[in-house]
Amino acid sequence: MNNVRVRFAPSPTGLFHIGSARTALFNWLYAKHTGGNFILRIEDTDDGRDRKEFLDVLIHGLHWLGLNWDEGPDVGGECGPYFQSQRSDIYQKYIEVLKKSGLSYEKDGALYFKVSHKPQVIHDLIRGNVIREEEKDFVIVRSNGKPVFHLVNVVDDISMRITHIIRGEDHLSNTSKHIELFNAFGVKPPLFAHIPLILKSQGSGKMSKRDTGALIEDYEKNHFIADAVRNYLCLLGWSPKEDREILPLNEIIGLFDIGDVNRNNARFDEKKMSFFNSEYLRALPFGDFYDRALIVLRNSQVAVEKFDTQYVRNVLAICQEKLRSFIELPNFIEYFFVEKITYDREALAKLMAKFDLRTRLREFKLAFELLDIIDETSVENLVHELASNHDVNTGEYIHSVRLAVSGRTVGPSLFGLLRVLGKEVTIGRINSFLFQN
RNA sequence: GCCCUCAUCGUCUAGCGGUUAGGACGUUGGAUUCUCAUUCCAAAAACCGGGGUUCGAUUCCCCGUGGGGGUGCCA
Repeated sequence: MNNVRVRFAPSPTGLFHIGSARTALFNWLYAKHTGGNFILRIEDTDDGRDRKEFLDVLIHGLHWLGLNWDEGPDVGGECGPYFQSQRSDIYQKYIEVLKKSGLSYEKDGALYFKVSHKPQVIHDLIRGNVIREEEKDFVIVRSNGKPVFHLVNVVDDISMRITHIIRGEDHLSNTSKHIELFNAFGVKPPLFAHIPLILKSQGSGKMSKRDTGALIEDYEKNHFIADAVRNYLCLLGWSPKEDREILPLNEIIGLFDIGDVNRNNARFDEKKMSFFNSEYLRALPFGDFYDRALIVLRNSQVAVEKFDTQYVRNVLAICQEKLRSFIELPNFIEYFFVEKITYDREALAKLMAKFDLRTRLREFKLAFELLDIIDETSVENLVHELASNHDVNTGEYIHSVRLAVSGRTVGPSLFGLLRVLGKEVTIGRINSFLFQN
């Protein structure tokens, strides 16, 4: 059986961005789908721009997205080393072959490759056969002795026995050069798959690191759920069909085939990305939600550590279904963790104009104080009873109490909210609201 | 300029000669709910243009137009 070997070959010259991430993802998916190997190779041949910091960000980003590699940095493998900066002896051998074959020549201290001036056929799994002819000879070793991208890329794909080259469409024009090199080494080129580019959501051109949503690290910083980001990325240029979009990774692996990838570029959509994130967030088992929420809160101004664990859990439990993203969490639950809350003045004015807010609060407080058990049912019953006794809408009590105890008009269900806050705090906050307003 | 490539609602896409052109995000309206969010219902919204081929083209071919990429001793 022909074992699939694919590689992701980034150069650490900049932060890890969404286009690269998707290329890595498609390589990874194809490897998983076929039971092949996914190889990470670092193309650090540009010492002017390569930075260790970028490498760290890249490795971290891949791990965050769950794209583990079978061979590469940290894990090793039989085709190592996996840093091009450590493979010069290998390149040297191949360069000698080219020199002996007479397909190269020196000019201005650099080594050039003689192109054949024949049309090269690129067998592309996504685009079919693409024919392109190289017109000019090109440099393969710089005058400073360093081999260039075209050469090392091909040499490594040969020596690492890569079977499928899945990369961005921006490389399509390079590919005829690469095929010439494969031919020069007497090696049958691998199959290619040039995937479409991700375009920026506004304006023209492909996504660049300056565009919002472009950097993988920003998703992590903003507490996006990696599964959601990955799921969304799968859908940029590929579709599972059957009108489905949100689906578990193992299903995607089963369905994904590189030949099904679209040919046209896709525009990035921040809103849809956020939608995916909120769907995943809501679907999180509470234990996971709690763990993640705690990390977010510890990095925020909310002093959760001063509160009882069970209290924190209770707060989070009633908020999960209401939350759309973790970045909103601190602000969303802040009033559970402060001594003195602040009131939304605008909302206050609005409610006061609508009905007699103070009276409703006093009525509520009187009845609430007599309640033995504070839970969803008891509070709900209480509110309904009050509303019917005083012949007003339940909303008048609900809105008033919510504002008095949380300072705002939005939040989790009031009944759960009061249960979590407890009798004492609820009454305290109503009192202080009445005193202040 | 030259070379390569792509083209379905605003966006992501399904479609692979005959469909009321489907879904999703977003937008708008409505229902439910204690607010918000959810959920549900509904609406507006697309086959770039022109030639062919064909009984019949969104679908196949050609041209044009538009988009994207490449055109480095960057990768």
